[in-house]
Amino acid sequence: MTFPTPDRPATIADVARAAGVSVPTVSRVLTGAARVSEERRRRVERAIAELGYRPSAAAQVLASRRSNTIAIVAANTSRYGYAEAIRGVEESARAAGFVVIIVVVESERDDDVRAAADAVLRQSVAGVVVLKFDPPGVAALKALEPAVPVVALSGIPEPGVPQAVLDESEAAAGLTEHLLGLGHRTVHHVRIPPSGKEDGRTTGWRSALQRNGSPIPSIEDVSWEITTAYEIGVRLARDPAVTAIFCGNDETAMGVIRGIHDTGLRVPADISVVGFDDHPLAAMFIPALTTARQDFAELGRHGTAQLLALLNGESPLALETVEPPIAIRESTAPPRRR
Amino acid sequence: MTFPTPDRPATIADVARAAGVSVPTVSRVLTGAARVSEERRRRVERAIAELGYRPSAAAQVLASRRSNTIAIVAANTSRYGYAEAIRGVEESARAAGFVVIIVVVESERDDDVRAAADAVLRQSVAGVVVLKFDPPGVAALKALEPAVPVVALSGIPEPGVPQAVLDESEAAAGLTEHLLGLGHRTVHHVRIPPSGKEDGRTTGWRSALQRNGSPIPSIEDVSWEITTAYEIGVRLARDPAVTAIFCGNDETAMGVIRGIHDTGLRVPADISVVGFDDHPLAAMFIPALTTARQDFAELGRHGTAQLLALLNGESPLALETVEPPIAIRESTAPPRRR
DNA sequence: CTGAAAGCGCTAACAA
DNA sequence: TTGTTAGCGCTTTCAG
Repeated sequence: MTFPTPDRPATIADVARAAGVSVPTVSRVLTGAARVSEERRRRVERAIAELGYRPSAAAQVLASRRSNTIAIVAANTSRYGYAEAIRGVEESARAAGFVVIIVVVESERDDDVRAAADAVLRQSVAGVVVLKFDPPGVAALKALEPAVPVVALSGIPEPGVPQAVLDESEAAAGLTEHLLGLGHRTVHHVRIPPSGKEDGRTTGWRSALQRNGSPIPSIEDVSWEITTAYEIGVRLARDPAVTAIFCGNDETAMGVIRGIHDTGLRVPADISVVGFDDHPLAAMFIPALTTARQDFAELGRHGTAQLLALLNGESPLALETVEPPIAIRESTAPPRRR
Repeated sequence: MTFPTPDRPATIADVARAAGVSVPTVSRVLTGAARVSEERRRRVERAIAELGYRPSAAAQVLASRRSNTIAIVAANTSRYGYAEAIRGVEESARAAGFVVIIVVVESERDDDVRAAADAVLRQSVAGVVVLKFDPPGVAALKALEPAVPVVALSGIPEPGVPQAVLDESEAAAGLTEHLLGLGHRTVHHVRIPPSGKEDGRTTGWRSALQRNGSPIPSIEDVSWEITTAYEIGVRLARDPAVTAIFCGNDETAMGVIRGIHDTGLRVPADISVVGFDDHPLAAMFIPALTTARQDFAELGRHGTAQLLALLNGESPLALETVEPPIAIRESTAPPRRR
């Protein structure tokens, strides 16, 4: 007869022994799968508390073929939208009793995608939430798709996959129209790395321009490196045709504004700039950014809810697309002759 | 005889059967624990590839009593320093073949701390990295301490616990001295939520003031909510005695500056402000922030290295305390009479 | 309501 | 080098 020692965590057998019941009985009070007499339940609970027993998740997964782990698959974990979405998923997953593992897809290269999919699949997760914000996310989604319950978090609706989406194109169009309404002849666009051929932000911008009959300037692409935004700001400031700029996100907008600023021009007096996301610092920036609020954490929560519904075999929740409200602040104004 | 079906992932037994070898032989090629003849190894590898077999992590943990999971315990996942540290840990853990679970400690309340510790312990992780940046982190560290290998990530050295530390007090003192050197009589301090009684940033600020014989103003405390920083900025701007402010981080500095700005005063002409961390946006802000660079991702990487050394029974790595370099930019200048 | 028996997918001795 | 035999800690039949 062995006893739990500091080196050997208590097992279910230890608990059963201490409570004077059989192992399955302990299991029953643990899982609540079947009724246990009031008295034995009490004895078991006392033994659990005394021994500081914690069921082994690995053993439970193996025996029950059920998992309480959710994987978050993402190309990035620290950038604003990503981090917020992860926070939303984690919060709601934890509230539902799940543990979260985080799996990063480095790139859309086949080996990276496969490595991520392997990691997820080996962990026997209950389901996965993928941040389909970029090409690696899209690729990971494909690699995971049939093998495990998946929901995608995305900025652009797409049929087929269960998903939660934050509709970006409406807000992007709204922001563009705001600029046009101010009297700008057209609006230039600084695009952040997109999820596919094109994301909702760019799409909304273009369609607003088209509806308005405005010329469609060529797109400037930035990387996630903020200095690229800065350089584009400098470059655009030197082009007298540029009076209004729609940036793919707020960080980019700040970089662009700083670039314009270092060129001697002023925002919004000389050039208007809008961002996207309503980053916490957007309202603190000088000038405060006109932008569109994106609630990534809510997106994450919604995605988790979607996944849990899927796991329970419930009909997927209505694809609730939230339209982000626009915040008009200081970085936009009517154009002026230069 | 059963076959793997789409619903039943291939098991090691399936592989053994397909390769015409015993189960342990497959296990041997998987773990590399023992030599396998060239020919059988090849057969096994082919079978693995054909069946798309992936070993079950849960079964491996159970049987081997070894885990390839590392837990990150943190009070927050999305704020700048936290997110970057998590990124660093994840990157290096993944590079070493580990999977990362993320466990959030909501608060320092006993139930939250216990919930987090339970989650970690049930998952049979190989080890854990805790972000000891705040009271919940400190509490979690205590709760985990003897039961599992732990390393702490911290801004202030502390004996006893294996840890990686980013020494903040030196840089904080340096920043304060920079302000004093500019001619300011003293430096006010806006403190972010600290990890204990006091963090390295505050300590460094105070000791620089003391060394210089400057008066030590009372401290202003902000929450993580940026608007509190804004309000403090407004309030400090109205106090003519305030000519220089040391903020606990860059976001706070931006909020404070914005508050000062809305009051009609200018930074740095009327008041100098320094931040801390060198947030990616610090250099883009107008005025660009004078601040101290903190490499949180590197801290995370270092913590993982520390943990892996611990797991391998190696002597803990030298407690390498990185002193963050100071970046002097636009938000600081000599005082002027007001 | 309860316990005995079997087994989840894998690794760890142990012989051969 | 290889296979056989035992479990790892838990849940799940299945009797009773």
